[in-house]
Amino acid sequence: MRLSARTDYALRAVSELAAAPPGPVPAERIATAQQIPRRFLDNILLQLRRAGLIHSMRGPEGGYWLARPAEEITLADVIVVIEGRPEFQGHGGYPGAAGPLAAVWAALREHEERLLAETTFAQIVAGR
Amino acid sequence: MRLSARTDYALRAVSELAAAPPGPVPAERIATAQQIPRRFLDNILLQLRRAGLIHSMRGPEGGYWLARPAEEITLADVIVVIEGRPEFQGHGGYPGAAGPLAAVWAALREHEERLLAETTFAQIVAGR
DNA sequence: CGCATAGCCGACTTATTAAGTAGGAATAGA
DNA sequence: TCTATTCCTACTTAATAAGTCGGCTATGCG
Repeated sequence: MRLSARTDYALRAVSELAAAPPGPVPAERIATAQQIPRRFLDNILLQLRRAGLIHSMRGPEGGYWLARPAEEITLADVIVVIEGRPEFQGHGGYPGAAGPLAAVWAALREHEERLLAETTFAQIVAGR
Repeated sequence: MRLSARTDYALRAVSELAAAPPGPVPAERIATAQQIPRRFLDNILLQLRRAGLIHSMRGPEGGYWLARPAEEITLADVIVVIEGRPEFQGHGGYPGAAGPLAAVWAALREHEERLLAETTFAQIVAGR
């Protein structure tokens, strides 16, 4: 479960939005709360918005908020947006003696995907 | 579960050794069987030997073999040698709302480590 | 209107790591 | 001595990650 800084930041930013009271949260506030470089965060929020996970509004009192209730957004949703769909080849076709290794990777991946797809930000905010 | 080519090759090479009849297996044979660039494989086998996982002998009829029976070598053993001990900080100290994320990573890592530490090359060779 | 506060956006830079290569020395057996 | 093989350090090259930069655009308020 390698996690890039970008993905990590994205998950933390969404957590912050999930925990905030209704209404726009400015990027600056998220950056401060989660210790994320401001410019970099802009970049990430943009990506989340384009994917439809969050909404935004400009101007004073502007900011970001979740597009859906926190109960309906999973960790997997965010990860997929940032890292793209996991490649399903990669470990395809191990020759000879190594063949069965593929089954191990498949088992690991399945468990990982299930946990990430079952955990919502409502749970995260609630302390899980 | 990100897997570098180096680690992947190492696991496949050890699988090949585990499947071979007793006696030295030349790197060339492993490279051919597992489609691994020869020079790169040399490099990896050297690392495995220095870690004590495999033994070697030079000259004609030389090659590599497992230092212990395949029942006693796990996937985790090889991975640790190649990638080093997983860093246990990294996800330390999530501020504010993101705090509970740490528990998710911990759960994932634990499951992953357990599976890798329980699977031996004897099982791999046997088809698991 | 005009100003302040925010988001929007593409391009750029820099550091690190991954993946593989090169060249040759040492050793074992025939 | 010849040949097959391991041993070892260092190098190169490409990709990715992480973050920066500069400036534009929209919104609300007085």
